[in-house]
Amino acid sequence: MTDNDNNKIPTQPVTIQDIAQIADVSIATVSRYLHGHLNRMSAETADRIARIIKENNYVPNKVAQNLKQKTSSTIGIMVANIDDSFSIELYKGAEECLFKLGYELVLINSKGDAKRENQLINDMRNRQLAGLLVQPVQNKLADFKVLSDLGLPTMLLDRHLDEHHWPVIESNNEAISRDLGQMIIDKGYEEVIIVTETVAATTSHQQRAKGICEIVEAAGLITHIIEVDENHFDGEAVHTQIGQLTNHRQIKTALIALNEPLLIQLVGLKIRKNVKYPQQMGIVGYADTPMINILDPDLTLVRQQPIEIGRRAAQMLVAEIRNEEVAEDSVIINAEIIAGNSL
Amino acid sequence: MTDNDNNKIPTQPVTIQDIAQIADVSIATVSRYLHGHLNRMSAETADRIARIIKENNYVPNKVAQNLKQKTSSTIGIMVANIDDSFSIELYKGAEECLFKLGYELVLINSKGDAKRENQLINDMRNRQLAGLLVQPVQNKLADFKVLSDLGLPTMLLDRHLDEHHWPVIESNNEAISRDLGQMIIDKGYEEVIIVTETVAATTSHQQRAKGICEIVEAAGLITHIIEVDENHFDGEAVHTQIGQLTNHRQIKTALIALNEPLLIQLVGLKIRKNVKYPQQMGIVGYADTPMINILDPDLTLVRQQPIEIGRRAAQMLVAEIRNEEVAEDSVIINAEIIAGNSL
DNA sequence: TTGTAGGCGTTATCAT
DNA sequence: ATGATAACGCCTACAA
Repeated sequence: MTDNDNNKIPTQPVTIQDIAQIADVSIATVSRYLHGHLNRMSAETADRIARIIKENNYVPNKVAQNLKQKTSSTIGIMVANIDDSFSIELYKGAEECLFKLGYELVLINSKGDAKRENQLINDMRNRQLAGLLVQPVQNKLADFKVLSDLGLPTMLLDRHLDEHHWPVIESNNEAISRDLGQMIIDKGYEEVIIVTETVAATTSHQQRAKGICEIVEAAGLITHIIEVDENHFDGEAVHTQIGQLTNHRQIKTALIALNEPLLIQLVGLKIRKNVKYPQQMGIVGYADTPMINILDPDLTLVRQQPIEIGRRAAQMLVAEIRNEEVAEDSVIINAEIIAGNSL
Repeated sequence: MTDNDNNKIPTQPVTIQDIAQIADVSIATVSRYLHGHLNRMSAETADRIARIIKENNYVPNKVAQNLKQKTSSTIGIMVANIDDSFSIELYKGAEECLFKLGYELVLINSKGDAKRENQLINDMRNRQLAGLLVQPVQNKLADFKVLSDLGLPTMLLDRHLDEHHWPVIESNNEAISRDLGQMIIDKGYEEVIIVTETVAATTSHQQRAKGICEIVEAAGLITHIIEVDENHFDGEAVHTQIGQLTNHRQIKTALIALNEPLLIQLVGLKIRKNVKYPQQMGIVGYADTPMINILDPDLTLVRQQPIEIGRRAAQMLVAEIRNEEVAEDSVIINAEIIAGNSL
């Protein structure tokens, strides 16, 4: 190769200045070229600039652009539990959409801890984000002062607050749970045991429990709720508790896990204790990893569309960031019941 | 409250200018304050600035800082498979370390696709990253021109390339696999079936297979390798294949999954086919989620330390970014064998 | 069609 | 102890 510039080791960044100089035009012209204002210059100029940009491998400095335009290309997504594949799927949906549009996605994990959630949001203050996607741990707007003070375009994922303030993209939790309740009734169950997290502050779980209980209790079934600490699941204790609730009477019982980590625990319990379903007991849960079906293809599941939730939220967020007219406010993405043989 | 400035709706960002003006000093002084050069100003000035910063809720604009300092506070982490919890753990380790130090972590998923990997790296060019953590899909430095051309501080995670170019933080794959091989020999197995991905371009898997085979074949055991497409796992086919390799002869066989997704598949198969271990067949795999043990607490596993790998890589990356003396080059993080009852 | 110049918010050098 | 001021790389009226 005749021109040996290409072989320079970590060649230090080329700027719009350099390009302008080499092309013998002003930076304004180069800038215009970069922004596609080709009608504001001669064809030759455009060609020359194009060539020189390519030759010099120039790419504009996004930090400078951001400073000038008072925006940033970074969007934050705060999930409640990075170990729950639901959260990862939210991320995947959002990322897929945002990366294409030139944004980077910064993933933050609140670990289901409200204090940490607020702390992290506060840390975001000087991070110059363009917007925020939040799967909130808290459910009271009043507690979210840090977030509202941020004044950033924000979308809520999967859960909502007591007051409307930001658009929410979530599943039809209550409705699908009523469907599930009806299904349980139709299959002749007489008793329902719901396994949920101790601190069921999340609206998604509240709505699920509500939907199921309303329908099922109206039909005269007995309902129990077992609250467990997801991070310190005690299989034996839960097994005992379930036994106490059911064994003594000969009643047809359905066991419901309100999220995937809990369902995995229950399935593990079932495998270990060698429980036969649906003969001994029906099992169903809210879960989204394909993995769970690998382990047990027979499982009846409530499947949401976390990827779609993430995607929609991302679209809406970008629309708001760009100040385009926001056609829709909150959005419901329907979940569905995947019928297996476990219920 | 008497001062009603605090009640303004999305108050637009306060700048160092504003602070200087209110405090009746120059921005230089404010800047000095911000950087802790308190000895370069009077105590009263410092106090006043401190108060005004607090009152006005000022926080410096990181984009401007980055532009000025020609750095950014964003670090990219490209993982091979976001659906493999190993990758998520890498992220967690890195994030935990980096967030504290004031960096944001952008998560990118190459999906095990070399072409996509190069594409994504190329997209990173104008993103002004401070550094990059990469769990590479490719294993040839020559194919990684995009990455080396980036000229960014980079650390490789979990896998290395044919030539040394960047520091690597990885497990002691070959050694731990030899240990595993020895364990299999000691337990009296006569045959080994290794289940691995079709395109085992990743050095981690190569080393695992190598370590096992070397030891085991030296001891006269028979070894088979079943290559599967992780994304299109055909349980029946694999089951048949295993059957063909074993059923006809009465031989004590150990089944080894070289990563977690594959192990989950095998465990699912085992559960469905109701295989008893270790009587009928031994099972062991490389896996890191606690989840797998929830489903089957008896599993013998090779457990790596992905969080530690991520953490170390992050530390080293930051050291390089800051041009501190890098004490160490590549690093090995030891894996260990968790003895269960499945082997 | 093209160029000039001011400014985005900070940092840091050089004065005073 | 403090203040001007020139960058950093880019965008964009406003001129020409």
